[in-house]
Amino acid sequence: MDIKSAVLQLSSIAQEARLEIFRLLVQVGTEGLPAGNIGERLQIPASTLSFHLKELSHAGLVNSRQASRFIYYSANYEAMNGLLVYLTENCCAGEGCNPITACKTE
Amino acid sequence: MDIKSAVLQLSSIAQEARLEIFRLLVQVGTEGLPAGNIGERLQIPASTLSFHLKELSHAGLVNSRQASRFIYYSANYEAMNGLLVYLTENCCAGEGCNPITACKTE
DNA sequence: ACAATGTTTCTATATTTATGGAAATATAGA
DNA sequence: TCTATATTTCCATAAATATAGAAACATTGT
Repeated sequence: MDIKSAVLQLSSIAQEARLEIFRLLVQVGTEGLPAGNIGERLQIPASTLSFHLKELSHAGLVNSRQASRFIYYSANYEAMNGLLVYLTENCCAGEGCNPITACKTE
Repeated sequence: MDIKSAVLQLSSIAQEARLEIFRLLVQVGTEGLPAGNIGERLQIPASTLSFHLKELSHAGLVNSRQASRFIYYSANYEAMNGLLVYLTENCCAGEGCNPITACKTE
């Protein structure tokens, strides 16, 4: 993980609408949700939602796949874990910190 | 943790200079470093550094304490852990994810 | 081919954020 | 009190980001 990617990923979730989207997808699991469904749940206009989903995808924290007429968006758990590890790397001057463990990515 | 605080904290580290500062402080431990020392290590002009340190403090990810002529800045490990927990909360639709554990805060 | 539905791109505008020099404000030692 | 050092505030400018309507594009069922 390099710092530019980390900043890109953090920027992508450092915004209220996008953090809501991301947390929703994290909670929903690997299946994900179609864009329209996300917009409906969070009350975000289609074009605004599309803009935010692009930010999240571009940063790599969210994946997308087409399924018939729908585009499913889902959390990228590996990327999320990578980011969390990066933030806590070599922490606390070697004073016996627990290394971070987060979501399974099987 | 509410979403506004989380966005504030994420915004505070979603910037290259500030992420460098934060990671440095995370690695350095609870003792922290004086502002000038941080600026020297990371080659950041004093006024710019001051602006960024204020952002980090204001978000609560960094603490400061005065010690004679110096102001020591240090990572707020509890806040950091709180943020990481918030991001991974209720993740993966209950499919047996490990709950996150990060830095000790004793 | 046509209509219905889902999603994105284009566009303009408003808002927020980052930068660093110069001046101001602490703190402490002589 | 005078001086040196540490840090912050003020300021103007430059750059990046968020918003959402309208139009365009894609996919599927009839």
